[in-house]
This record gives sequence, C-alpha cells and structure tokens, in this order.
Amino acid sequence: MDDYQELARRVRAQGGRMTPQRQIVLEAISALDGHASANEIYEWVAARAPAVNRATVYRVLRFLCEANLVAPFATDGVMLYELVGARPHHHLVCRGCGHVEPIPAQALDVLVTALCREHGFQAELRHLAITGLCRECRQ
Amino acid sequence: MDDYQELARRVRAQGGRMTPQRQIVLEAISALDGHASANEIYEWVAARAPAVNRATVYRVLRFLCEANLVAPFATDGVMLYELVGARPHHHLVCRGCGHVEPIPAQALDVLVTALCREHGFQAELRHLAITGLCRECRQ
DNA sequence: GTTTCTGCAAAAGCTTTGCAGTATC
DNA sequence: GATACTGCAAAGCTTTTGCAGAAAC
Repeated sequence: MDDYQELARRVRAQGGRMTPQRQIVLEAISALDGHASANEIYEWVAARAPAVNRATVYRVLRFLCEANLVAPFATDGVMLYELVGARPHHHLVCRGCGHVEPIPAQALDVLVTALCREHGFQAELRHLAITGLCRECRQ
Repeated sequence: MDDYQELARRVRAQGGRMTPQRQIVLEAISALDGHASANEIYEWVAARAPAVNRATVYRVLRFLCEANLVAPFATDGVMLYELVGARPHHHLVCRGCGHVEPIPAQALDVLVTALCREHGFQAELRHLAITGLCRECRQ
C-alpha cells in the first residue's frame, strides 16, 4: 500500500478530497489480500471504525474505481474489488469455497491481440476471472 | 433447441418432471441467443405466459443448471444463463452496453492445462467471461 | 466560506423461501 | 394417489439514493 501522501495526491488529482473513510477502505482491501467484496470490506472497516456507514463504503468504492485506484470484477452475483497494482494479473475464482487466487498475466497478451483483431473487442484482462474448482474443493 | 421428447427425457433423468414452465424457460433462452439474465428470461416468458411467476423462473433456472441443461456465469453483478450446447465457447462481455458475444473455445486448452499443472485449479472455461469494450462502445 | 463527503434512513433491484394448492407421473 | 412443482407473498441480500449535517479544502 502506498503511503498517505501519495494516496492523497491521487485522490485530489481526481478533484476529490482525502478522508479517513477513503483511507481505511484502501487499508481494508490491502489487508484482505488486495481483493474483497463490499461486505468483507465493510466488516473489516466496521471492526475498527464502527461509525463508518455501509453506504459510505459503497460510495468510496465507486469513487476509488473511477479514480483507478481500485478495479471491480464480477463473480457469482457479487462484485469484488481489487487494488490496482503495478503488475497486471488475473484471478482464479473457486465456485466451491469462493477463494480468489491471483495469477500473473504472462502470455495472455496473445489472446488480447487476437480478440482485438478478430472481434474488434478491447479486452480488459486485468479483470479476467476464471471460474472453476480449487485444489481443495476438487477432492 | 432439442425437441420436446429429448428435453423431457433429460429432465426425467434428473428425477424431475417436465412442465410447461420448464419448457418455456428453455425456449426463452434459446430465443434470446442462447444466453440471458433471469430478468430477460422472465420478461420473454411473461409476454407469452403471464401466469408464470418470477420465483418459478428462478427455480426452473436452478433446476436446469443442476440438470446440466443450462450453465450460469457471472457478469457485473448479474447472473447470466446459457444453454449447454455441443461446442464449448466463451463470452465477450461489453461493460459499455452489456452485449454478450460468444467466441469459439479453440486454443485455450493450453491455458486450462497450465492452470491445472501450476495451480491445481480445474478451470471451467465454459463459463469464462472476458470483460471489455465492444467495437461500438470503444468509439 | 464553498464544495464535497458522510451518516442515516429509506428504497430499489435481484434472488430465495415457506406454504397451500396444482399438476405430473 | 404419491410426489414434485407452481403461484403467491414475504423476506433476505446487495447496492443505491435523498437529504441534512459535518468535514475537507
């Protein structure tokens, strides 16, 4: 997680203001392995700052997405939010236990190029979520 | 879409019964390009059979998923349902207009093999949804 | 001091569930 | 005739919104 000054700078670059709520939501996602649902984030925040409201968490998340500090992706009817890091990567989402495991982007650029060439589709592979069963749930 | 007899056989193979509601839900998905949200399916059905209830559509969809006649996949907080066809394929989901375009599976078997070998993850690439912007929404 | 943000409460959208009656086998 | 399925109504869960007050700039 970047330090407070850097975050404040990026928030203000969006014409926004830095607040304790925005800071603690970012801390929460960071503490939750860099990706979590709105509810998980709310629970984490509520344990430390009970005054923070659920609606605020959702509004903060939307703001952070628009500020490109956080990226949303969909899994099984629930939205997950992840910190936008330096390295692009993808997600293995287990439909058994819900565990999300990041994997490096690597050779999928070939796929992106092909999709663009053949379908005119600009894939955003940062948000690619591959559903399946993890090692534990396969047994 | 398979004919009624074949569908009825597969439904009964699950220990279920063939009903007009289950038939018309399958018709709806077929008419909606083979993939649709629960709401789209409900609207299509309601236009032809107003007596069919929303809850029934959801229950039918769950049954059909368990019967492997239909497969669910997640996009932007809404569940989509698709007919399980002969050929596996994937989906390009536009986050601008919500349009879903199927693409052939092709060379992604390499990816599946790699994920299994390196992460012990059994990918279900039938349900792979790639988010991005379609040709129209890019402009 | 102005503008943005938050808390509260209420509501909207999607999905599930309990129950009594109905339809399928 | 026994069992599974449906309609209805109600509720559960996730997410959004209107508004008045508070905080950041």
